Amino acid sequence: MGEGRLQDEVAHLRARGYRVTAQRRAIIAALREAGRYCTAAQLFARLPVRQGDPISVSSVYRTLEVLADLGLAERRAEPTGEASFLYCSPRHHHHVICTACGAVREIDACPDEELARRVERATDFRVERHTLDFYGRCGDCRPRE
Amino acid sequence: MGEGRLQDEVAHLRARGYRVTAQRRAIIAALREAGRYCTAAQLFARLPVRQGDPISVSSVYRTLEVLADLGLAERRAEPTGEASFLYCSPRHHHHVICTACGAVREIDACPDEELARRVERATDFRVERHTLDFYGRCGDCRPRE
DNA sequence: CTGGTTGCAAAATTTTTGCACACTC
DNA sequence: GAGTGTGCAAAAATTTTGCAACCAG
Repeated sequence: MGEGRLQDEVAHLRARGYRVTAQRRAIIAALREAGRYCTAAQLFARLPVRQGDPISVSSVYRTLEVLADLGLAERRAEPTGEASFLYCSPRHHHHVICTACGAVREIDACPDEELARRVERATDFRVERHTLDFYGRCGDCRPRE
Repeated sequence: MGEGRLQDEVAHLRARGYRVTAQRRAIIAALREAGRYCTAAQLFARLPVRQGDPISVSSVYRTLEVLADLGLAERRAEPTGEASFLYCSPRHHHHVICTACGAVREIDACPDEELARRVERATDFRVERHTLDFYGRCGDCRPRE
């Protein structure tokens, strides 16, 4: 679904003054196609090793940085401490993550505004944003019933 | 509030067969007193340098590992990629994090069960658990109005 | 006593940088 | 062209480990 179409991502890069290079396209495509959190090393391994287009690990790190800045990638820590990234859309959204295979799906479901207000009342914080992740088993990983 | 009382934590350690050492006590106390996410280095710096009780960085890492296992510490990735830990209670809860000073407060507010069910219907995942964090300004960091 | 823990220092990993060259705009 | 982005390899950090000595239970 939509593989190879990087127009949106490319537009985001340009809009923020970043240049669109072959490496960035490849890295974005690989991260997007992965559909799950990837460490820099895993992502590097997923890159096409084609012809005369070597991509260095440095570029992976540098691009991941850019993507996180654009809101196109989300950073997280692996249990081992390594940083890993997930491709995602820049609009507000949440995730369901499969605890078995690691697949991630974006969802729109969002907690009620009232919840944030309750938190404000209880803590004297002024809530500005939030993150929410669901964990469970995807259809493929769940034994058929 | 409650400084120095590590009974609960100590009990958790014992219950799981871990031994209670002076280093672990010190590290738990420091992490708890910090009240915010700390990288291994930051936590190491916070440890009391008293008398003949040297604590090595290795122990900080090792203990952090144990605490995460017990559910007494939560791991996260710093924007720089370093792993950082937050002291927290092992029961289900969420956090409000001050975007200015980094202070963290635990909260009970939790999204409605209905939300999880909506996610299940929309994605074919079977939701088992979730995480939720609120970000905003705490009373101290917010300009008085 | 017994075996989990620790310190130390070395090793393994992960991430960042300096620089000359390449490529985008 | 002007200046950003890249590869490479070296450097900086971070995190993990081996092992003898220590200490909690």
